[in-house]
Amino acid sequence: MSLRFSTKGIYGIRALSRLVEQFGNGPLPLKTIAEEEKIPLRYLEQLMGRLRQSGIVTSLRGPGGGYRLTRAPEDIHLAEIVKTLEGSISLVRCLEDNYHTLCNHENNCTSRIVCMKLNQMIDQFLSNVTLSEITDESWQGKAIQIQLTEQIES
Amino acid sequence: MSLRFSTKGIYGIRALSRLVEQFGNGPLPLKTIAEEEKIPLRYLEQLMGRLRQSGIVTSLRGPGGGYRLTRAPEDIHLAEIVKTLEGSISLVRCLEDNYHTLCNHENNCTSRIVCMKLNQMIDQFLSNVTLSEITDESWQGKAIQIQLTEQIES
DNA sequence: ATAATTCTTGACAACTTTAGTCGGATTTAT
DNA sequence: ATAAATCCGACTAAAGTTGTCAAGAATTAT
Repeated sequence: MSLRFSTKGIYGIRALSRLVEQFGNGPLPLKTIAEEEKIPLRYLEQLMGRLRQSGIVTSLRGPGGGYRLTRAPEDIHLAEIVKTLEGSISLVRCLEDNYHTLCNHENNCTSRIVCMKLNQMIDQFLSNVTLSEITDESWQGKAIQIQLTEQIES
Repeated sequence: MSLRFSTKGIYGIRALSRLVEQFGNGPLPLKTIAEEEKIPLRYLEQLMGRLRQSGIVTSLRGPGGGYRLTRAPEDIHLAEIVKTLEGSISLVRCLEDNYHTLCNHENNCTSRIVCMKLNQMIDQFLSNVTLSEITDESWQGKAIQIQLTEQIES
């Protein structure tokens, strides 16, 4: 089975949600997050390191140190996080360069069409949703719907 | 990188699209599909075996034999195919029973919320789209859009 | 009948990815 | 100095993916 988030994405979103609660106050040490969210500390360190490198969080070393968000939660989109941690925003493999041989591009490959639509959809979702929203109960209660619309040629 | 189709899904959809073209005529041997679509024959046999077991295709042995769809292409939804080949329609892992420990369900886990929304979306797509549509050019040209709507309590 | 074609089943193995672990270095508040 | 914290990179066990392979059973054209 495939088409799933790895623990990187799952843990990353959980940890950052924790930083949302903390936003405006001092930095939060990973030890706290790891314990409360039951994430292995050493693993979490790796993930946060990458999130720091891509500018989503900053860190402060030493006692009283920890991590905090660099921006307000409503300015951080899930796409950034997933891209950083899962390594790619091209979520379905046959769209990636390395794997284009999986598809008969010439033959108007149906799998590729399906992948593109799924990708569009997932990308649209992750690019629009923010850390602020996913921690907001009224957003959480909303249902999602998809629509196929006529493509408008530009 | 995760969150992608495995070759099973990709090959399966490609192969079945080939059977759509053939629908109404005689059975199509796997050898032909394997050559045209550049899928390893022995691997394709496995996949088609599973699609036969779940009632999507039937087979005829001997010379002139091969596979054909059991139903019209407009009655075969992608969800069936993906479920059969990828093994699960619960596309994001933290929703599966075996992995619920990945989430703090008590804590209103944000990752889980995100997974549920994504799952809803993907499920909605795969459950509504048919083999007939994905091989139809006018459908292929359509754009997909997502919407968040107020949940209506029943 | 025979041969050719095709499906059927299950085992197995190479490869890749995932999900961490580990040792140790660096920085900083006290 | 010491303890608390981040930082860095190498490593590894387990799982999953992507096939291959062998042996054979069923069907049909001739």
